[in-house]
Amino acid sequence: MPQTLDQHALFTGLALPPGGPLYLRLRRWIEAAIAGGALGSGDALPSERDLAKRLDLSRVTVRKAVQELVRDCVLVQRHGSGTFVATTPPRVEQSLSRLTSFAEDMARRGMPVTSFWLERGLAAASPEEMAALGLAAPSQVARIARLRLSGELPLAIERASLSSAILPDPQAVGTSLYAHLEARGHRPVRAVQRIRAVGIDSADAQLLELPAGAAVLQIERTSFAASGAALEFTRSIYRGDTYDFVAELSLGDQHGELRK
Amino acid sequence: MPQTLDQHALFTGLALPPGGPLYLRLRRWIEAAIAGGALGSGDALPSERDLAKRLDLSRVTVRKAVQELVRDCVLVQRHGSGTFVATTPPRVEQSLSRLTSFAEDMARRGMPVTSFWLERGLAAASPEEMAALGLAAPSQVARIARLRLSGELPLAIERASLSSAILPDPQAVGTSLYAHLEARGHRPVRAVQRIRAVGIDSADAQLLELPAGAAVLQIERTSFAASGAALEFTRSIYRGDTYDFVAELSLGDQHGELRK
DNA sequence: CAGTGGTCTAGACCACACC
DNA sequence: GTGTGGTCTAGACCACTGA
Repeated sequence: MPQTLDQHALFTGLALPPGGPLYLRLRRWIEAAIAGGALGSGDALPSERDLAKRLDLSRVTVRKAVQELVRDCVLVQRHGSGTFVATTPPRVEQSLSRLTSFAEDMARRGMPVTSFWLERGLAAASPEEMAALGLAAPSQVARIARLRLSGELPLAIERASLSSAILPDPQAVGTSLYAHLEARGHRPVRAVQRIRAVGIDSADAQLLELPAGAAVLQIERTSFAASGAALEFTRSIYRGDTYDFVAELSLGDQHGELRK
Repeated sequence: MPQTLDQHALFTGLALPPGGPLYLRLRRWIEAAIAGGALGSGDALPSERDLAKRLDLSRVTVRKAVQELVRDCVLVQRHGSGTFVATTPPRVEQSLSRLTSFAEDMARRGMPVTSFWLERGLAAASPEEMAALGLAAPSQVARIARLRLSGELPLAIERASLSSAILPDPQAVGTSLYAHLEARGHRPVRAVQRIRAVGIDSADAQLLELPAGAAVLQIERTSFAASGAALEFTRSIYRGDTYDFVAELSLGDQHGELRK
């Protein structure tokens, strides 16, 4: 049996904060209800129709406020079910000054890790892959894509491309790509990582259980063999709300120089 | 005199791509027009009302498609003026394995740099500042906040907090905080940087000329003196669409270890 | 089944830019 | 002024969830 409107804890003091457009006032009102404890993690909000009726707004206006909070991962909406206060997973830290595998990294902090193959096969190289790997046209590449999870929580998408000359049989790759490469005599000695913030596209958003457009870290890594040839190009997407990359810098006497 | 609707280049072939909700089809249609060259950087789109009329959609639906593209920095809207294809600035790279100042960094690549004071004074420490700087309650902190630009293009917001014992006179800080600190005998020997992706709030969005919620890199840096005491806590926001952080890793023989 | 969010419409008025 | 985007309304129907 659903609560009646008047019983809902939200409506004990029901004045929208002043100033600006209605949807922003409603947004602040909801944020305040969460900050003030009237709504806790996982709690259901009243339905959009109830909110609209109770606050004398149109449903469109209510939706605009709610949508912004969904985009910012404050609320979660489930089609057919309702709108809920998001349960924010604890943040995860990863060192930037080490090149470690995802599995090692999570094991070190005692988190159960699973991963899910999204793709593992050979394909014609895209122009981007050819440029990143220094391939001559037209070539085949091995593609290895995984969804990484900690327990039930999706954390990252990793998409690696390698020349089929380096990795002719991608199906043989097990839990660690690096271990597989090393076993075949391909050891990276150098890597370049490029980190940027992007809004996630809707396909990847679904995999990571995020709203489309949410801020995520995109990390592109190209690793090189001793010969100087590019071994691997990986583009990874890490959830911005759960992942922190940590870099520790030791400073020498020359201003601005990294020592260690 | 404005172009008539029929003359507008967009409407030469005016079929929306198939599949899914109308606003997504319209979105794909606009993206295709940009990708296909029918719309170039800086070009104006037809007004929302024109698009709605021409494509037989409601204005709300048109707005939903346009809003998504604005959030993703594909389009820019100017109140009272119109909707335009965004002009994407060239990306900027910054090394992560060096601790360099913004000014040095830009000078090295020949970009004219300006900065704008947002705040430079003393204030009561927030709980977060006290925690980051290891201060006892209640303390004063110096706050230094700058908007960094390359030419006309805003690139980053830097907000530094220091104990007033370290920096009693924030007004005396010139272009380089580090130079000022060093002149006063406070030299950082170690720093921890924490990098994550966040959606920008509306106040900072205005400063960086981004739509609210756009993906940005947030970098928190705490630097420490030789004594181990925290010297400075800086939270910076870098535009995700213009900034790449690059880290180069040299790998030793022990798998996963950083050498250099 | 009833209730939820997801999409969509046809209007309206306001605030701002540009002429 | 006119035309633009920004906000807002009162409906409607669809798709999905869960009892």
